Amino acid sequence: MRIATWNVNSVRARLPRILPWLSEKRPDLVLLQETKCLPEQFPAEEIEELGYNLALHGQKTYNGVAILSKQPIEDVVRGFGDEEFDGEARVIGATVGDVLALCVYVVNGQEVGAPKYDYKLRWMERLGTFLRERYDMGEKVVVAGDFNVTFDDRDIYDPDKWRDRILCSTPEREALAGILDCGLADGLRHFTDEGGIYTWWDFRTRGFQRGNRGLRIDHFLLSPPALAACRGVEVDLEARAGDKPSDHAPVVATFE
DNA sequence: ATGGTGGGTTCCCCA
Repeated sequence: MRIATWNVNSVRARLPRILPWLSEKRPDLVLLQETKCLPEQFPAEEIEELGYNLALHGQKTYNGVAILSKQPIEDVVRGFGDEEFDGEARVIGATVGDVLALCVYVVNGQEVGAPKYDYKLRWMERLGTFLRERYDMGEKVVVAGDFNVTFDDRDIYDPDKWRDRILCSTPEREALAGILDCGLADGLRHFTDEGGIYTWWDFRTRGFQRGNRGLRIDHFLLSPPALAACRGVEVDLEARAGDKPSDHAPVVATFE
């Protein structure tokens, strides 16, 4: 089984890249972030024609998450069930086979010290609480998405430049570690200690084209049974190249 | 190069 996470930066704008990618790669389960549309605006028919079932959680203009699955999708959950946070469509979860999947789009935070930064830290704390309260880590739990945080300096092309900046600050990293505290592991780091593996490259600085100037902020967090079944986590760099890409590459985890 | 590009919306916000 292969599970992918991909921040597509608008599912409608990205459809010419998403459809061929689904046809070619045929992932079993796909977790999308930043769909940026209401459920009724989602290009459902085109994706269903490729053999996927859908579960959607969207809003106008911003955010939006979705689950695409070859297998039936059961027990769909949208949001934390906490009105303080659920005005934004950032979380959708479901059961697919024996996998409990949660698709997350963590708050970006704008810049360190901004009001949105404080909101980001509180949002991440709430995600940790949600996971502790609602998930049995003895099951195959896969929490994946755009976390908008690097784990450490191996995840940054230029750590000195990014030191203490948004996506890289110590409080954000501590908040991310707090999410893992319930028993999840960084899937990619189970397989490699190498740096230089990135999932996002800034459009504005043309970081992808100008020498792989990226950050790793899209992650697979795995419970012990999910980690035991995982055979690899890889970034699909081809999907970040070419015409009209998202600023994020898909990350694909393979399971036995 | 404290800018830039890209997506959605509306005369600007967000990333």
